[in-house]
Amino acid sequence: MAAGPKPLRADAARNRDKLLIAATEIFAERGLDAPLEHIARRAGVSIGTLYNHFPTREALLAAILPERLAALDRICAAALADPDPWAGFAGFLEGLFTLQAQDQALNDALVQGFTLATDVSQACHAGFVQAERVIERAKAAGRLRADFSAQDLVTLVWAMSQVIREGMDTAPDAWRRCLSFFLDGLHAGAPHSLPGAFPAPS
Amino acid sequence: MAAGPKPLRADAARNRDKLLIAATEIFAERGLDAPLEHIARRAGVSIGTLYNHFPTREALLAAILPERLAALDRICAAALADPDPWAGFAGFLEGLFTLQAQDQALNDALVQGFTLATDVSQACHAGFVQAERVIERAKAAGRLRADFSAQDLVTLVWAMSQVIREGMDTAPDAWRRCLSFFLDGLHAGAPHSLPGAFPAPS
DNA sequence: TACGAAATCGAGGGATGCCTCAAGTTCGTG
DNA sequence: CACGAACTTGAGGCATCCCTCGATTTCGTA
Repeated sequence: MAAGPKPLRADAARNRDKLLIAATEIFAERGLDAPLEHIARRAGVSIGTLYNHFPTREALLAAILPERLAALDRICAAALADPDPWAGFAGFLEGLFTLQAQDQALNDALVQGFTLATDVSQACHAGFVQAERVIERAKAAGRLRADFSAQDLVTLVWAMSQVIREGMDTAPDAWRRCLSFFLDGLHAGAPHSLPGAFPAPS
Repeated sequence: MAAGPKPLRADAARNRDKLLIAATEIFAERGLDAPLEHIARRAGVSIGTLYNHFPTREALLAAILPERLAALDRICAAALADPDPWAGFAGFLEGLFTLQAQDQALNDALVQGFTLATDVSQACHAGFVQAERVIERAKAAGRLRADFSAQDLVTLVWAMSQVIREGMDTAPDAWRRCLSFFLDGLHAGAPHSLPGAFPAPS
């Protein structure tokens, strides 16, 4: 029988919430490698208490990231609702990277992605599955080059994550410029030969 | 009077060479943050000896990286020697990223670049100055979009450095595919509006 | 060969971050 | 209120990496 999670004592529930809030803030600022001590301190709680509630860093991430990653669903839905499949695709990328730029934790998570705990990995996977529909629609409309694959989206996320990270302080809009170049290269029409391209489906 | 560097004792010179070789290898494998203890161990020398010869990590890097960064000069020269300015530009990028893919130290150095010691920073700067000529030539020939700037090259290096790093184990050619998309977007002709673009020179 | 300068060694102190656990505190119920 | 269970605490052990310095070894020369 699915015995639900035991009810927490009032003070414990309060501390758990404070920890989640602090963790969300600090991970967003400093990325997934932020020291857990910082989080405990910001929550006004001892490091031992943090470990009581979340025995590993991954457990803490699993409690935070899936909800944040759900923003991808909304972005994908908006992209699919756009009557113009290309505009939807471009808007999806814009939204995705805006999200990454606002939250280092997401920026890291989308890169490390599948090396993280199951819950986080699943949330990432779900996002990419949704994204695939945006990609396919733009390809079917003949607006996105046919040789762009979902794996290429992963690569693009790798690339932009670094532009976002490095530019954060000195060039917070560098990634938009970079994305524009990319989008111009992703448009259908006159794509040049591509190393590692799939053989065209028969 | 420029009193040259004092002549080293024979064993000291030998150890210095072993350290430089070990450092070149380890930095290339693990990046600029590799523990100095690893380097001393691979050189068959104690950590104290490493610090005797190179009092800081930066001093060690300054003894290694400028020579490696000189490869950029050769790549730029080859690019400028290409009769086709666009092919030269594309070949330059290909050569640059091949270099980064072969050597994590270079990959890191070209990203961190100007935050490093003077010697390294200068070598990076020299490379980018050379690169600017390749860019200008391709623009003058009307083959590279006019709104591509040298700063955009820096951003591109940021982007590709991460693709190279993340793909190293599982997708060592991902960066080539990514570069192709980029190049298709950098071609002159039908470039779309660009956020943060310079006002067109009058 | 024997001496002094040059070079090497590596234990150890400092910093940071992870994680644990025995002692103390707080909560909620009887 | 009083008691036991739930919860919190933070010092401290572990690990990694940094860097230093006094004791020791090696070199080159006289």
